[in-house]
Amino acid sequence: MAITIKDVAKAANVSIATVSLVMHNHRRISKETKVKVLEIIEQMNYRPSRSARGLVSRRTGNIGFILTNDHFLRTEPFYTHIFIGTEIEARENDFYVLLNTINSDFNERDQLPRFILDRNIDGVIIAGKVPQLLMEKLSHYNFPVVYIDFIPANKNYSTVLVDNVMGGRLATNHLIDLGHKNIAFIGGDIGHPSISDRLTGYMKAIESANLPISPDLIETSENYPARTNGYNAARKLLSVNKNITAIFACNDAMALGVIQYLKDQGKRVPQDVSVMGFDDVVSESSVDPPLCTVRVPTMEMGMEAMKLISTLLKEYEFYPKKIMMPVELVVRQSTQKI
Amino acid sequence: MAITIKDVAKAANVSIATVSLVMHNHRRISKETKVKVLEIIEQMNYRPSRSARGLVSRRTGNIGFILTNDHFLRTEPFYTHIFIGTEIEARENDFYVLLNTINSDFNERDQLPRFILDRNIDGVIIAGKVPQLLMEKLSHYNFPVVYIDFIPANKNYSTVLVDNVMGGRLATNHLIDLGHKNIAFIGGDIGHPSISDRLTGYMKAIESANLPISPDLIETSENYPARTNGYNAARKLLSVNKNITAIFACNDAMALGVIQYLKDQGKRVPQDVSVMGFDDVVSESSVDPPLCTVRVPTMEMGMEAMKLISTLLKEYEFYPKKIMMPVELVVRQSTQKI
DNA sequence: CATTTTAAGTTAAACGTTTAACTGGTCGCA
DNA sequence: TGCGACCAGTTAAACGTTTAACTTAAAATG
Repeated sequence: MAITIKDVAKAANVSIATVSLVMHNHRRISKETKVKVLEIIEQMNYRPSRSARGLVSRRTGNIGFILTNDHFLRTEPFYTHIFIGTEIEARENDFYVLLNTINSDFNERDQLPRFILDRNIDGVIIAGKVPQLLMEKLSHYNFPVVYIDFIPANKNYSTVLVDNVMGGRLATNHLIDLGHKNIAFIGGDIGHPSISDRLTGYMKAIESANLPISPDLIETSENYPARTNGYNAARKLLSVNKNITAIFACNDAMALGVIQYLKDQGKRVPQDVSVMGFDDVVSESSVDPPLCTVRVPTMEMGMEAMKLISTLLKEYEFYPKKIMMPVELVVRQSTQKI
Repeated sequence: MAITIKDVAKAANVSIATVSLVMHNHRRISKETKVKVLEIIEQMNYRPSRSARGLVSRRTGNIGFILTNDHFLRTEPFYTHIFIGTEIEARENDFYVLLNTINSDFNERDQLPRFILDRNIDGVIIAGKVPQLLMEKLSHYNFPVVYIDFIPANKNYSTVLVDNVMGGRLATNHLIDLGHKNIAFIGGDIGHPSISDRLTGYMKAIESANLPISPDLIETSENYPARTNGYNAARKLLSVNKNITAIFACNDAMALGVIQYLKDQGKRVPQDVSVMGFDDVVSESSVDPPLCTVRVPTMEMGMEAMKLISTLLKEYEFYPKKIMMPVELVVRQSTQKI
């Protein structure tokens, strides 16, 4: 049915080895033969069989992508974008991406992703926080692993991270530049490195501007950075401190809750209070006013991770790399000059 | 490195053919040998090589999943859920799913998904509307195809569909049961079969209840069912007809816009106006009040599609099947008795 | 008892590549 | 002229399965 290397060899009047060497563009093949063979390959629309290749080269050409259920099924397309990023970059490198979600409470009885057990991949990309147990079990298989948006306890891995500290600074500085003096920070799950880094960025910016860092400007008692928790955090904060003119929420979801609370209190955004989010995952038209936020280059993160694992598989030596992805201020109508 | 069939055969003191036959649980193998071999397989943690299998059986064990970019990157996790559904069912059937997004304006210059060109799949699942051209190009490759939530012009394919007419009825009947008499329908992109079916369901329910079908209760001029369009549609409708006490929006996004408009007009939901959505894609906590809607079994649709293609690949004969997925009313606080 | 059937395996070819080892020709050089 | 070096390919083994065809022994049959 499908054209094989034999068909090409016959048509080009060379051995199959020559065709193979041409495909890998080996230097032992003369320019003329190479051109001739390539032409015929093109003409016959030949594509090598992955199975046959895999069998002899002991490479599957697949990369596994692991994610927890709730990360993938989140309403915001954060991890979806990351995943698409890996897929797009995979095309460049002739890999396929196999997705497997796992339970967030991965335990002893849970199986590792099928592609691990089957050894149907050459490497693994893990996005977001995953249970320690998964990493341990996985480590027995000796696959190269790249993490995205998560720092595993064992530092000996490559990782693609977000420059959250810088993001926190950018957001806060934006509010400072608009003339705000009483700028609050709202965070949930402050134990999570990403969130605490954003707070760090906030503090650095506040300090640099010689503004006071006050505990009644910082509300981090919520355990999860979701919309309703943003609502509650805003309530706690504003019932204590009446002077706040700007709120920097640690992510967009919380920012939506904050806006909701302000509206319910009859305050206008941004006329009375400016609000900033983080992540840029809410579609522009779905909030009123459109949310000012910090863009995280999700798609690009996926691409970087795929590049990392790709070189990792092609080169011999390897030392873990950390890639810090820059973030970007996205100015929209939820903030304004005071 | 990895255990091969040879290792198992040696350990079990049988030929590799026997091991293979055991794995396919062929009847020519005696119970005792089967048990013995299975034990050793288990013990040695043997997993057959996909490459080797694929090479001889001419089956890759992969299923391609095609989706347009904007469908996948949507803020609502509609298609994401469908995708996950296929993945979950794929595990049962020992398939892997390869995702490939294509541009919504797929044109002559665009390549087919890589897994098609590579022939690295055994079948294809296509979710949501895709360009005609893609289907034409794809048809040259003779892969079995199953569609989800989309009816291709050439009816000769299996499809997994949503019972939108029933959904429209359920939603409307719910409002009728609550005592509403002036029930409006808001839709966008009414040319889309899913949307017009929902309208049909609405009309049937209204008729059955002996209520009048009035053009000033039906607003379908928006070209896309998004939030802002829901907002605008609500404005058009309510500025003409002041008697409306309930609005059934053709999807959740438009329903959110409707609620927004009502709030902006100082009306309370549901006290003054009841609002219904469709799809159940907004997280419960992210709107106030939580949206009453019709649940579409997205994950299950993905699973059904994978089952379809799976039997399609395992059985000989084949005639196209349509699977109509039932929907379900989800009562939440955005509707109330009048 | 001789022959056929059945049961329970085994043998070996084939799938489509990759790649180390080999070959045969040409060239340069003493 | 003889010999090594190099160039441009070819040969053949190997990768790990599946499966049609074959084998052998025991059971059934007349």
